[in-house]
Amino acid sequence: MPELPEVENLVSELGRTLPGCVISSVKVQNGEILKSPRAWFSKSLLGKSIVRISRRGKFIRMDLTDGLLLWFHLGMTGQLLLGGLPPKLGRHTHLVLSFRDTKQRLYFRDPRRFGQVVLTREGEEAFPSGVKRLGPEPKEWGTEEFVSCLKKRRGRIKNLLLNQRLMAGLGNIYADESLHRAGIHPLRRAERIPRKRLSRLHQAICEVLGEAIRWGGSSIDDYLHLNGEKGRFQEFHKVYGRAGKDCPGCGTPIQRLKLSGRSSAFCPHCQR
DNA sequence: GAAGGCCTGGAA
DNA sequence: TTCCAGGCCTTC
Repeated sequence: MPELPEVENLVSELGRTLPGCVISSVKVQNGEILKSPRAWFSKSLLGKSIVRISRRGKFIRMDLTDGLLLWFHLGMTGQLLLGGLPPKLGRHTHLVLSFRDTKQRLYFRDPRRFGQVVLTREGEEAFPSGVKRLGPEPKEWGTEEFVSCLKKRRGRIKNLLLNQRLMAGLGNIYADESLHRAGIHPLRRAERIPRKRLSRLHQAICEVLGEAIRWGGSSIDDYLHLNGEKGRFQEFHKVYGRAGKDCPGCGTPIQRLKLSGRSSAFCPHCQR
């Protein structure tokens, strides 16, 4: 479940190592995660070098020479790892990129295969569906605009936070943590939440994401840094994955509910 | 606006 | 053996 902070960490790490590297071989193990024609994908990547790496929502974007863009979405269990050739690739390593002047290779693993890899040309419709329809990044939203937008929505606040078209980058972990920090119950209808509290919510989202980025993201089951190390922000989660344990704020047991097929953890005392 | 489906590994 | 986790999409 890599969300904005996890992707942000990977992007900085990739940006420190990959720019300038020339792709010398492309190995596609499992075509399912590849959303571009396989032959064209491999042929086009060969000999191109990586110019810069950036993030949009939960997407990783690599700008290559000749106006090519290589996109990664990690889905739930996707991993990007940089290293020498491991003893065995395993059935979940779907893509391996080798480079001309280094022994380091870039591996894309994804056991659950919700991830995607796409190659596009600059100016083209970026991702099959995703990128173009993404809402603003959390930090790009002005607090006032964010509040006014939510005041017009009737949906449950938790669902709205997960909606990437509204705001890009939040997933289940950081939506739950932000709602807890702002003291809002996940089932509250957005339009009925006081403006002051919605404004607090925007602040909470920015704070939580910032802290998570600084702690290297949350390693719940699969997320790893580019070098294979774990993030540490899971040690600071107050509600996510803590159902039945005490709320750090008030000692009330954290509860869990199901909302649109997604679980939500919250404190019934602090969040109303 | 809400629910079902895809997918696999690990827990119950 | 069944169920659950949740990224996003499609369908109701």
